[in-house]
Amino acid sequence: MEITKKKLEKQKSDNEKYLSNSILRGLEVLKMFSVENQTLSLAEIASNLGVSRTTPYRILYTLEECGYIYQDSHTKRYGLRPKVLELGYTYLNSLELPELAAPYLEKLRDETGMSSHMGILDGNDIVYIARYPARSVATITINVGSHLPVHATAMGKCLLAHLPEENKEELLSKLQVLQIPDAPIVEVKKLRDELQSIKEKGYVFHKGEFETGVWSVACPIFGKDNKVIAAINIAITQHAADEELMEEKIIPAVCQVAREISSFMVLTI
Amino acid sequence: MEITKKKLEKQKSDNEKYLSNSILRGLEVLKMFSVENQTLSLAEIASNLGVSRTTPYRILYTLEECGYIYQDSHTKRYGLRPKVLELGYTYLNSLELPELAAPYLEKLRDETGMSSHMGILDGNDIVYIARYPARSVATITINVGSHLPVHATAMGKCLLAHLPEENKEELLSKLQVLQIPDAPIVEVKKLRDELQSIKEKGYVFHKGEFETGVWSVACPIFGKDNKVIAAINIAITQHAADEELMEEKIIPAVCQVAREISSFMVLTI
DNA sequence: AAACTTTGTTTTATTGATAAAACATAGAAA
DNA sequence: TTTCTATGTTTTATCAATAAAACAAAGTTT
Repeated sequence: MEITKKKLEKQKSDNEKYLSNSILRGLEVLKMFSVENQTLSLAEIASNLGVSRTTPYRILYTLEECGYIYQDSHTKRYGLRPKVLELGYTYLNSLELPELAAPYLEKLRDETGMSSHMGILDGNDIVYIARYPARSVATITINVGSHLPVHATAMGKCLLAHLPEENKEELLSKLQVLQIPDAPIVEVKKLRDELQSIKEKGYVFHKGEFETGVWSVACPIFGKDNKVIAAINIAITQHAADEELMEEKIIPAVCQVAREISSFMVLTI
Repeated sequence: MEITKKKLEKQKSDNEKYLSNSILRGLEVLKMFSVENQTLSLAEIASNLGVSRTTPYRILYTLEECGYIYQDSHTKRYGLRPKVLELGYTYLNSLELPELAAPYLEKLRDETGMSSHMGILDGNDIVYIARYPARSVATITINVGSHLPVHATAMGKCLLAHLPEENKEELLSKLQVLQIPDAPIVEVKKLRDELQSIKEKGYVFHKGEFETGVWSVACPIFGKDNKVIAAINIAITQHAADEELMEEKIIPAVCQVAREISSFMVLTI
């Protein structure tokens, strides 16, 4: 019996010995709020966490005390407060990339009339770190901070294609294992071939294959010692897109801006 | 003796009975990283928290497991990962204001050649929720998500001036009590007079009084039922500023754009 | 109106987080 | 080299966080 108990402890120790439930749940509560669920009740939060109502009661008290959330005194429901921005922006502020690239991305947006973005690699995902939406009404609404699987986006493939071989293969093997729901199925062999041709061409042009209804052109950004550090893209809704214009004007424009940013990066980062 | 213990418990219960140390410290760790301290060691974090190294050891393990931070396998130091952006952006995405105001703020920036911003009230602070930096090199670098005391900024005073009387007085009395370090001293009587004149004029023009070296013009944004919901401003470094230009062109331009945004807000929010 | 649910809140027993100490290792100082 | 100090890691005793239960209040259903 004692052996059984020890075994269980040993099993747990490998992975989650040091995992703190309080912190896990605190962060989960913050992430629980969304555009669809701007406010939540204690019972909803408890049910989402799969715990008794006592736990979030205490968590919510703490988060409210810190200023991250508020409680409506009448409805008793909770919602996020602007202070949550501080948590992420300390990171964003520490990045030099978006600041440096801002004028280029804006220029690109204004020249093409399409939304321009910059993204970096984070694990298996592309994270958007800068965004300049098209001035038109019907615009692509992907936000800074958004994560998308690397193989489902033009920027992602672009980055992947220019990664050093060992990192590329490591990521490809991880993608094969994961198979994220809602993301396109990863046919690693096919993808590897595609990446080779992307590397040769120097850009990616998606005509709505993955993000349905969205056309996108992406180019890599290189830092010093020619290592890929980010990618930029422009995106436009399909019905507003024009293949000839894309081929003749847009793709060269994106490539040109990417080169400009890269040469600037070499100087600074 | 028992009574003493009970008394202590009772005292604690009023304020911090439900405060969770784990969550407090977890969030504090995330906020500890900054532009100056992009990486931190376990010992540094423990010392900053004022606790033994065991506590952050566990916290850091949890945060790393969740993908919010990484640990350099060689130096053992920790740093933020892009996932921290998710925490704040769920809030930012739920706001309609910055999206709706974006084209107006950009227009204002391009017309004036100065940085344009939008801010909302959060407690005693102004939070920046949108930002369009001037295209020039020497630009004002205040970031989205930044908090500044309401009485130290043009936007803050602007918002304060147009608040309903009861809310205004509540905030003024709170400001008097707090007296934030590094912020200008609050002379409530003087401030109240100033707010009255601001409300009459409809805008605020700071010539470097508070943020030294920065000139700023702010205007309020009204939502439906004419309640002030935000403020916008433009800012420029003192040496690039021209008083005549400000008075004749810039101030009218900011007021004009503010009216445009307000009339748009009435329709939507 | 009465009975039934649901929700927020408080209390107590148990489980998990923390501090203190001990240990291992690496780099700095002697 | 040897000693010393600082840092990361593991162990154990104590204290705090959680689940379960019980309660009050408000809203629903009957």
